[in-house]
Amino acid sequence: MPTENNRTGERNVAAIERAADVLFLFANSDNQTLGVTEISSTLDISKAVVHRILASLRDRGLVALDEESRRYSLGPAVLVLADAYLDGIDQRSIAAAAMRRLCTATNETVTMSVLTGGRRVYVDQVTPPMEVKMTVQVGASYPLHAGASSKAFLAFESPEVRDQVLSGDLPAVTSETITSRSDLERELAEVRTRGWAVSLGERESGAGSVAAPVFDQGDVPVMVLSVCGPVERFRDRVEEVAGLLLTTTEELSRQFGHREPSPAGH
Amino acid sequence: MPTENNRTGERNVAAIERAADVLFLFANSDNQTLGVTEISSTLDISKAVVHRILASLRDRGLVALDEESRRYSLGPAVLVLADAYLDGIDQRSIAAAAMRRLCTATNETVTMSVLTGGRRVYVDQVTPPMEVKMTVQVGASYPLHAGASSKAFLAFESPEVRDQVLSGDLPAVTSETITSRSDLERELAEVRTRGWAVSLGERESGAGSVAAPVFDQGDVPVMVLSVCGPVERFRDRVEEVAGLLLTTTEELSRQFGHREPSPAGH
DNA sequence: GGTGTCTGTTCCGCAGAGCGGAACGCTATT
DNA sequence: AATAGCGTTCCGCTCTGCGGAACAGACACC
Repeated sequence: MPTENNRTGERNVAAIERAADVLFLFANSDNQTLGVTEISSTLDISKAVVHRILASLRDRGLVALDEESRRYSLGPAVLVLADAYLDGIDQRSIAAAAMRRLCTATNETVTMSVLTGGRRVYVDQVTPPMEVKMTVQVGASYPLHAGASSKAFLAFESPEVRDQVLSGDLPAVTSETITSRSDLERELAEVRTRGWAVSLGERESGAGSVAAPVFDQGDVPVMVLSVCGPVERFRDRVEEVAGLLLTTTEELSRQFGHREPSPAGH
Repeated sequence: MPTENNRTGERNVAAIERAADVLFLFANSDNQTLGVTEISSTLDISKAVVHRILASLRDRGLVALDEESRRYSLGPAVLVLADAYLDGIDQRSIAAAAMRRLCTATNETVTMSVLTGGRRVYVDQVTPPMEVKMTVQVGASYPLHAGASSKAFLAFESPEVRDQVLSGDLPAVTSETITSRSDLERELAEVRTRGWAVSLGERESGAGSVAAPVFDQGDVPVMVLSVCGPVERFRDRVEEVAGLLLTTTEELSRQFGHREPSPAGH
């Protein structure tokens, strides 16, 4: 039996999934440009096929070819998709006003993250009018074990997802990252009982953050909001910020149809 | 002979191009979500195939399915690609310093655009620290006939590309948009001789902009920089801004290997 | 300037992936 | 009940596209 490459059990089109894998290889690899052979050996697809996939993607502008070096890179068309995606998430517009208010109340940057492919991606942010403030990269993705937003997701995810992350590697992103499985489990249990997560430099040195999820009808977190900024400004006001944050996320959860006012209640 | 759907004459994979077309349909359509039948009839692909394409794309996070409404939308994974793409364009880092300087000198927003699939896409911007300023949406795409940046591209594109745009529709984006072919041709000729383009509200009402291309070794424009802001602040200083802009783009063109100091010379 | 070793690209015949018409289950609407 | 729309699934035949191998350049080494 050949290796199954599709995650769902559906009747899929292998060529499309391979093409997607090629695209993500550009995103995950350290190099910005890739050659045919490199892709072929990494993904274990024959050179001929890789070449045809690239030709097709190139045809649609999703990858670009540098004629000189004969090396491939992502094409500008991916921006068009990203722009359309960002326009489309109604969570963004629903939460925008609440995020601005939270930003004004705390005087710190407020971010929104969603989950994709086992990682967390920033989809929006509101920054305060201050000289020294934190800015995140919308579109950047991070693993689920490091940082407040990631922990907020992980704590409220299904046990299966949680197990999968916990049983994998927990690489140290900074010197403060929690890298032991048991420590992280204890931390996540605590996040669940109090309803929010905190990180002081676990994902980015010098950055402090408090994060809490917004739920929909089920108990599935649809997104996580975080308040983040320079760690020195954060250390002494974690509780205060967490209170403001929870007020915001609970109100949003209600808007998304979540019933059960206190997620901390048994 | 069935309709040819690939633009290049290469040996491509039809399934991948169809999948890409589905993705772009999300970006181009007015609705944020699409149903199987809708996609099927718009792209003239059988429902069964559309369904399988969507299953595959969903598997990789490129589209998302709202279980309730059974409607599809773009997925968060497109953000990951866009983020990687933006990291990858070295034009951005090369031009970043020059753009900041131009922004400081003019006290207006400076943007960078590239060409993709017959449209223009913003890939970067630098904004001045002012209360009233212009902000563009990085990733947003526009047609090639409206606005200063678009005209700057079109004027220096190959005659074939220019002809293709000029012989198509020239829809009015605002009341100021040039919609007559002959008017636009005259305008483009002028842009070519003086080296820069100007628009007062052609693409966005109330927005003024001056734009000029940066060339590589050949005479192909690799990107277009624009200085843009509220039209009232622009009307009286077009020439002044154009001078500063040209100094910047000519310096950048030299960095990209362009020889021929005055593109206006015969 | 041969000779070797990398690239990326093209060729072509065989095999099985995936196309598509039709059937199926749903949910609304009448 | 009946109709009409949707998304999903089925299955047999067909033609796409897989992949080993050959090819064409670009370097590097001696």
